[in-house]
Amino acid sequence: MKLLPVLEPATDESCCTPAGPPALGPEEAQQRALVFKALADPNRLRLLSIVKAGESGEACVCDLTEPLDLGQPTVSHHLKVLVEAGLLHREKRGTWAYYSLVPGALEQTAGLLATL
Amino acid sequence: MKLLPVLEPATDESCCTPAGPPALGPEEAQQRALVFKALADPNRLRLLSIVKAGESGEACVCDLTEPLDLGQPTVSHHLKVLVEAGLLHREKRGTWAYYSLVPGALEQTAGLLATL
DNA sequence: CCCATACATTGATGTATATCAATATCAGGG
DNA sequence: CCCTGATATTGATATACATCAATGTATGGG
Repeated sequence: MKLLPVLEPATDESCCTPAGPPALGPEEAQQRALVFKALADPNRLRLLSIVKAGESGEACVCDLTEPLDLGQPTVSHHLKVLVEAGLLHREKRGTWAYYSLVPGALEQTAGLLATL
Repeated sequence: MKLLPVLEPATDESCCTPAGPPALGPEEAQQRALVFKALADPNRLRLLSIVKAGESGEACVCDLTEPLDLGQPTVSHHLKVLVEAGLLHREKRGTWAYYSLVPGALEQTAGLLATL
């Protein structure tokens, strides 16, 4: 650790940094990491992509299991992760569960990177 | 799987989708997931934040180990992950290793979300 | 009511990853 | 040349996670 002379106690939140938080706190970081964890899997990225690319903007599990070459439970698991991350919305109609992008969620996530 | 009548063989890359890839391929997805994997850890997010918030735009390992309350090898490990993800740049000057944000890397990563 | 279908949950398993302790490398100073 | 300080690497360990097989749940049709 390079030691530099400290002129003031600098109790943080001192007089000269009005609004912008100096750096990410542990809790904030933990929160944000959750979204990126959800994005940190190739198959989940593909799920988001397929849902987004779909004509109707939604897709059911049965339409997602084949293009990913994964078992149905695995796809259900990934979709749950994406829903819990706030990226996908789930709506059950009849026997089917339709997943769609949460409006603005991807843009908001992109914004997290700008405000690091 | 809901079956719908297929009117054309649709060999993909057919005549009517000029440029935009319909959905993310496995290799592309794998590549992109690497960056998000690097971001999927609270301590790595904090590292990026601290480096970005610094006056000089760079920081050495010795200045990063204390705010994160992590051992030096662990911090070195996280920094390596961020460098390999293309988010941080490493420059060794004398005994110290200075890490700085790769210009435009965060913006480019944000762009990945827009083009899913 | 029973059956088939779509989806979710559980349990098990292999792999990845976060962390630390110990050690290695490497540059600068005496 | 050795010694010190800064960083990197290695080995070990515990936890997290991706995946599947098996099972559970629920919905609609006969």
